[in-house]
Amino acid sequence: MSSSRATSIRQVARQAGVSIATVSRALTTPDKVSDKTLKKVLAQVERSRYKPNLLARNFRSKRAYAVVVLVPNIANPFFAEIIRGIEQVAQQHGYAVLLGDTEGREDREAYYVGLVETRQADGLIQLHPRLPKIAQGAGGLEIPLVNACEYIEDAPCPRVGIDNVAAAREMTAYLIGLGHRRIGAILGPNTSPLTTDRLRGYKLALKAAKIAADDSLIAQGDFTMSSGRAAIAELFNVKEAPTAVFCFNDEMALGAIRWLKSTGRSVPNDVSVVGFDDIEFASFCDPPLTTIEQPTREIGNKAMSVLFEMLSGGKSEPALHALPTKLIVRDSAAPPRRGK
Amino acid sequence: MSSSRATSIRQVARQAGVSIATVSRALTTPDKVSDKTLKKVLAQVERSRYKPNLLARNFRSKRAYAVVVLVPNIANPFFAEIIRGIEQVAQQHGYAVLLGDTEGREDREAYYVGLVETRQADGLIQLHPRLPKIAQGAGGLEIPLVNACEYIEDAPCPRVGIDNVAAAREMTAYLIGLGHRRIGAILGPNTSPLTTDRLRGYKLALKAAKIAADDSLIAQGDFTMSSGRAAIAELFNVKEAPTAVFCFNDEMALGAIRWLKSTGRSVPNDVSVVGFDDIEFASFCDPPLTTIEQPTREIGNKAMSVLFEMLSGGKSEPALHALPTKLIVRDSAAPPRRGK
DNA sequence: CTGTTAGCGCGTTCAT
DNA sequence: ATGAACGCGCTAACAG
Repeated sequence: MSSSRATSIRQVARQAGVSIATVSRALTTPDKVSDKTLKKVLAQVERSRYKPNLLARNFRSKRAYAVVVLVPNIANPFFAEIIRGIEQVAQQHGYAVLLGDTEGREDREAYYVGLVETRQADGLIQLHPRLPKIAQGAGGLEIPLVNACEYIEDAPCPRVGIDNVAAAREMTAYLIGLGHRRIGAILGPNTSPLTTDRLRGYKLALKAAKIAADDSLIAQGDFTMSSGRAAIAELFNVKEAPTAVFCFNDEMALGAIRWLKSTGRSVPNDVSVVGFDDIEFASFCDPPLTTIEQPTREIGNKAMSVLFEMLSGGKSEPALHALPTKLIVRDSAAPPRRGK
Repeated sequence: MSSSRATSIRQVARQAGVSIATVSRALTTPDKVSDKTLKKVLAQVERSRYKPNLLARNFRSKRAYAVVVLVPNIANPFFAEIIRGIEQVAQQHGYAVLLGDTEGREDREAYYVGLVETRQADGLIQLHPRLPKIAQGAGGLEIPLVNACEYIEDAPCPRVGIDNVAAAREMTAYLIGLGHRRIGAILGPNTSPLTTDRLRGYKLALKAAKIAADDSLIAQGDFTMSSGRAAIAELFNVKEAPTAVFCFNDEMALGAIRWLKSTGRSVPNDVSVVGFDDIEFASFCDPPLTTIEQPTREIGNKAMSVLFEMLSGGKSEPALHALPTKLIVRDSAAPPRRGK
C-alpha cells in the first residue's frame, strides 16, 4: 500500500497556501480563480497526487452519477450490444452504469430498484418486457425510468425501441413473397409485449395475403436456443408441417436449425428459417441467417440520452422513440419446394 | 412525482418520538435497541416509506460498496458468463458491479481506473490480458485489484483462472490421439499471455509426440469470428495444409468453420476444428464444436470472493487460484482422412 | 478573486 | 437502552 493514500483537500489547501474553497473552485470552476493561484493549486494537486473524493461530492450534490441497467440476461449478445450503446453516452455525461442482470428473478429486480431508492443510482433503464413491480407507484413513477427494447403499451415512461409490428409484418411478407403459404411462428414468452407485437405483424401479413391463420403453426419458446429446438419439434409433429418458420429471435432460429439438421432436413431447401435481431452469430452460422436487424447501438444511445434528459431537466413525457429496422436477406430462406 | 420524496432520518425520528441515533441503530444494529422502541421505529420507517440514503452512508463509511469489472468486450458471451458469476457474489456481499467495457481503448480503461481512485468504486476485477497501466504504481498496487481469466506472469495481485498450458496440451494431445500429425493453431492477440500459454501447451503436446513444430501451421487471430475466418484462409494457402486446426477460442473456431464450408470443405471429414471456452453457441453450431470447457461461473465467483477478502481484511497475497477445465468432445473433430 | 462559515445525512463517540 | 453532539469531504452562500 502507498504511504499517502487518501490525500484530502485540506492538505492540498494548506500546502498550496490557500483555502479549501479555492482548491474546490480550481477543480470544478477554474474560471472563478485567478490564473496565478489556479496554477499554484493545480501544481500542488499534481504534486500530492490528489484525487477528489467523489463519494463526498456525490453526497453533497445528492447525485450518485450512476444509472442501473436492468437486463434479463447479460449473456445474450443482443442485450450486450445495447448496453454498450448505453455505456457510451453514459460515460460522455459522467455517469457510470451499474449492471443489473436479473436472470429473470424478481428478487434481484427488486434489489436493483432498491439501489435507486437508496440513492446509489439516479435512474433506471429497463430492458425487460415488463415494468419493475416496485416502480409502479400509485400516482405515477417514483423513479426516473426509461424502457428500451420492449415496447410497453401505455407505459408511464419514455420508451425507445423499434416498431415490432411493422418489422414482423415485413419479414412475414418476405416469406410469402418467396412463395410460402404454410408459415410457422416460434414465439417468445407470452408475457412479453414484444411477442404480442410480432405476432400481430405476422398475422397482419398473413391476412393481407389472404392466408388463413392456423394455430397448429404456432409454437411457444422463451428466446433461448434450446427452446427454439423444442418448439420446432412440436411444429413438425403434425400432419402438415410448415415450409417456413419465423422465429421471433435469432437464438431460437439457431436452435430450430440445429433440430432440422439433426433430423436430416436441409435449410433452406426443405425448410426456410428466419430470425429476428441480427446478432453477430447470425452471419456465421450455417446457413447464414435471414433476419431483422435492429439498431442496437442506437437504441442504447437513445435510451441513455433520454434518461439523462430526465435526470437533468426533468422532462419525462412518456414519448415513444421508434428506431428503424432492416430486413437482412442471407441464405436461410428460399422458395418452397415444388409441389408443396 | 410523489409528494414526499426524500424522507430523512430526522423526520422518522421525530415522528417516532426518538432520536436519530436510535433510528440509525434500529436499522443497522437492531440488537442494541429495546424490542419496544425497535418495533415503534420500524413501524414508522414503514409508514413513511423511509429509505436510508446510502450515498450518505457510503460517504460516512468511506466505502462505495461497488466494484468495477474491466472487460474488453461485453458482447463476448464468455465474458458475460464470468460477469454473472461476479455479480452473484457481489450482491451477496452488498456490492454493486460497475460495468467497464473498454472496447480495447486505453482511455476508457483509464476512466474506469479513475472511478476507484476517486472512491466511486472500492476495487477492480480485470478481465483483460494485461494490467491497467495506471494501476502499476512504483512500489506496488495502488488499488485493490484481482486478475481473472488471463493469467499474468508475476502479477502483483491475486489471479484466478485456469491452467491454459495444461488445457491446450490436453486438447492437442486429443487431436494427436485421433491420428493427426499436421495440426494448425489459430492464436489470439500476441499481447495476451493466454495466447502464450496455450501456444506453449500446444507445442508441448507436439514435442511429446515427437512431431516437429512448423511455423507455417500457425496463424494469428484476435478472438473474433472474422479473424478466425481470415486466419484459416492463410493456413490453407500453403502447399501442405493441416488436417486439424486448434483455435484458441470458440468464436475463431466458428469463423474458421464458416470459411471451410464456404470453400466446399467438410468439417470434420476434410478438416477437424476445435475451439476453447465452450460458449453456448458451441453446442448449437454445425457441427457441434469439440472444445475446452471453462468454469466461467466459478471463475467469476472466486474472483469476487477474493476481491471481497482484500476489501474486508486486507489479505492481498498474490496467490494464483487455478480452476479445473474439461475437454468436451462433440463432432467437429475426427480422425484424418486415409492417405493423408 | 478569495476566505470563512454552514451544512448535506448519516454513524459514532460520549454521556446519561 | 437512549440522546446530544461531532465530523466525514465537499460545495454553496456570504463577506471581505
